[in-house]
Amino acid sequence: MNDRTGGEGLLFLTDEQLKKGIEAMFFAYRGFTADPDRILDKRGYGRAHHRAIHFIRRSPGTTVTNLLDILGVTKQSLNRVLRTLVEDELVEARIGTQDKRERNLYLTEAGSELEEELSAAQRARMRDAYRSAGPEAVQGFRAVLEAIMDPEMHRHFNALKDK
Amino acid sequence: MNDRTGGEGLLFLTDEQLKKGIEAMFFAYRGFTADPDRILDKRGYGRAHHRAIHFIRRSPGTTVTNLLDILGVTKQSLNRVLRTLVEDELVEARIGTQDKRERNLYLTEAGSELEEELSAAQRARMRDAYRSAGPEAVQGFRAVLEAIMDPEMHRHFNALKDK
DNA sequence: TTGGAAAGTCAACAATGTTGACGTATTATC
DNA sequence: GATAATACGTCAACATTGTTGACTTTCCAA
Repeated sequence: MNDRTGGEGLLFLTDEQLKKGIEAMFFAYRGFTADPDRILDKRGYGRAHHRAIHFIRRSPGTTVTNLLDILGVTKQSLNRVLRTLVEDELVEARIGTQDKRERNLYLTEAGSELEEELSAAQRARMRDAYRSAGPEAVQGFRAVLEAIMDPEMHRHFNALKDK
Repeated sequence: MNDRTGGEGLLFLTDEQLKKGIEAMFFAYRGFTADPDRILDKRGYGRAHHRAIHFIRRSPGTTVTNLLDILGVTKQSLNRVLRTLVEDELVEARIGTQDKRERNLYLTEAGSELEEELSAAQRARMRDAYRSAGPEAVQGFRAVLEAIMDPEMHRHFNALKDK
């Protein structure tokens, strides 16, 4: 403890402190997914469905290839999830107007409702965490997370609208 | 953008900002696990093995029950992983001295070597991220992560030594 | 017209999670 | 000292989500 800053205002980072950061990521990610997991479970869906729904909502009209890129899974894996969402009429896959090979993905009304339910739960936890940590902490949190990302993922992250 | 603080120094948190935080967690977690995943893959192990190894190293002599509690999986799931680690002689399970029903878990020499390799990779990424985000950010990062955790997980987190 | 890109599919398999049912030591309790 | 509870291990079956590999259809672009 007593991790004071070093000479030029640099934090002196011991391996123990770094490990605590690693463990914080582990435990926090569990909390981060806990609420959506419960909601999804009731409907017979999993995290993979959540991720697809989230990013379709975030970028309506996005293509399958783009989604594959963001999610970093194979098309076979994504397709399995996407198929059930389309069958259940939570997602609509419209043939591209410009390029007819593409499918533009949209949430249906029912899909939007589920997305909102999932998002609301996750946002509530983030909001509470932000509030209890304070405004300064929020900026630090974001800065470190962005620095942890792989460059290509950071590119995707920045491409998401930020309004 | 331009997320200025509100009335009493509270950040004005729009849903969009909260969503960016959520997405930051998602993309960052991918980066966070990327390096260990590559190392594990070469040995035919997965993330589950990493987690077991990590927490055994962190609390040498810990019991199976305690590990189950921390990892939040069933004993059948953990046992599958633990069995291979014991067979491969990365982990040693000694019969408890006080209570002979318990197994005290330790890393062997070979186990410690793998743990060090995994940890070094993950620490390097954290260190780089901390450095590029700056010392202020590190505290905020930790504060928000801790606030995201479920209380029980936070208890486990605090119980890990912090020297 | 031909090559490649976008999407979908089938099949097989791997990692990791689950539930449920038992068995065996060992400790704690009445 | 008998009995209940705990800690651990195991077998089996199954679900989710990831993988590789092969193949098809449709469509755009050179």
